Amino acid sequence: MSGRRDARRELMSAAISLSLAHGFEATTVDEIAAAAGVARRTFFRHFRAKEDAVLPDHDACLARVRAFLDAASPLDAPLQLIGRAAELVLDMYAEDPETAVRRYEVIRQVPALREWEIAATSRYQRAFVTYLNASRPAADRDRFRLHHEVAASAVAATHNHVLRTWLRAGAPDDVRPRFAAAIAEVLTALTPWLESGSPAAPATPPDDIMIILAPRTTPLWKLAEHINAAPPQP
Amino acid sequence: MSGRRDARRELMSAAISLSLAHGFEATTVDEIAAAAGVARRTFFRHFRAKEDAVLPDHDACLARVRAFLDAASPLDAPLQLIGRAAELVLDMYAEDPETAVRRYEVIRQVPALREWEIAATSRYQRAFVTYLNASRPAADRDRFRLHHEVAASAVAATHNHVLRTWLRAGAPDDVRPRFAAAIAEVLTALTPWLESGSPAAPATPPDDIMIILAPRTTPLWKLAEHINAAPPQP
DNA sequence: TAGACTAAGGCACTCAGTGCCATGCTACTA
DNA sequence: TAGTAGCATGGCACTGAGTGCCTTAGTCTA
Repeated sequence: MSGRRDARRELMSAAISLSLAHGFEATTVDEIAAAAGVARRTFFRHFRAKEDAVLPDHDACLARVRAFLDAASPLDAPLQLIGRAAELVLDMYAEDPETAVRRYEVIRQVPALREWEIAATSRYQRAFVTYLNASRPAADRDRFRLHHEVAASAVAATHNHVLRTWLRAGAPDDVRPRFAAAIAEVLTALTPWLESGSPAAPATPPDDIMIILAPRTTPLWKLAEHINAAPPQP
Repeated sequence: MSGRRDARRELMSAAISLSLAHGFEATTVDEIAAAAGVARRTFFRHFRAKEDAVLPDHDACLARVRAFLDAASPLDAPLQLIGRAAELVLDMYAEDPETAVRRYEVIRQVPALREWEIAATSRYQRAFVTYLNASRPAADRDRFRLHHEVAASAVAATHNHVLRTWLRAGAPDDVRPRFAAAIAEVLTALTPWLESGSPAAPATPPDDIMIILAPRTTPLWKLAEHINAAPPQP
């Protein structure tokens, strides 16, 4: 059992190495299997598709995320929990930064792999939405569906952005603090809207002459917005 | 040219009908081609993959979205423009609600198609982010990357939610008002944060102040001209 | 030692997707 | 009218992913 038990790891490693060397598309499953010292048929016992051998194990991670959310206390703020759940995904990468960077290198070059990973990411997002909906009393649920979609997508976007930035830099440090800072900011910005309704309406300026005082770097569209927001002249 | 010019439409229609009748996976390209009265080889001249025959033409739509954003005036608020761009995508579905509903029925049942569409959607999101980044002065860009990722994902999530809700209901009315209401709410909630700058707010862009004194009726483009003509700061 | 379970190998098959060449139709031109 | 360039299509053969089925070998247990 010692020699062959890690067929899965061998296959993953071979898939990444061969893809880095010759490109993912140009690498056949036969070659990967041969490099790992197993039969082609065995490859498909461990992976549903060629792509799965290069990408991290999102199936297992998604199961962890779901279990975490299922076990969560109703006393914790749902948004915070979603953030923690996203951290679980991040942990998967952080556990083996070297492999993560190698994977990223392959994925970056192959559209098919990028799309595969996007699809995987979207499954986490669905889990977030499901949890947020469930955390809301049934009577409120419909009024908050859009909020939950946006919140889940914001958390996912934050996760992806932090992760990619970190991987692109070669995974030089601990991602966790990076993510903690980013997610804190996003959640802070999102929470008021998620928990209630709308923000303020802008006040209204003067008459026939307009004075704009603004920093030099103010973008044009912002000036335009202010000007357009002024009431029409008589 | 009259008999065969619409091979593409015939193929799309056949692909959807056959997929609805027997399932997408169980339908082979040979069957679709035969039903459309063309050769199998012709199918792959019109579609890159079997999935493309069932899904709407995201390639063309993405091109429209990019063109729209490229042609956008810098006087419009970027967030509003992203919202308008998302509306272009929605229009593609709204143009032919019946087909959209039939497609949705197929997609809903086939995970592979769902993922294919998610990947397509993500390309719009990338275009949004690219535009938001470009709309920002280079010096600010890095401070706003996360904001832009979140904003783009929020717009995409809003679009997807409105679209899916509408399709699930059988496309009973005009989607546009539904989307307009949803996107207005989301953008209103997002705008203050998006403009607030990054973590650790620099709190220091002053120094270089611009004062514009102009009649109320001054056209925006003229203001823009003056602003752009101002000498760069040191 | 027998029997059960599990991981793996081997093989044949379907089907998506591609490359190559031939064919037929249209339009423009000498 | 013939020639020809261009383009959409057809036909064919080939690669490679993914699956079903049966066999083999190693391991665990009674």
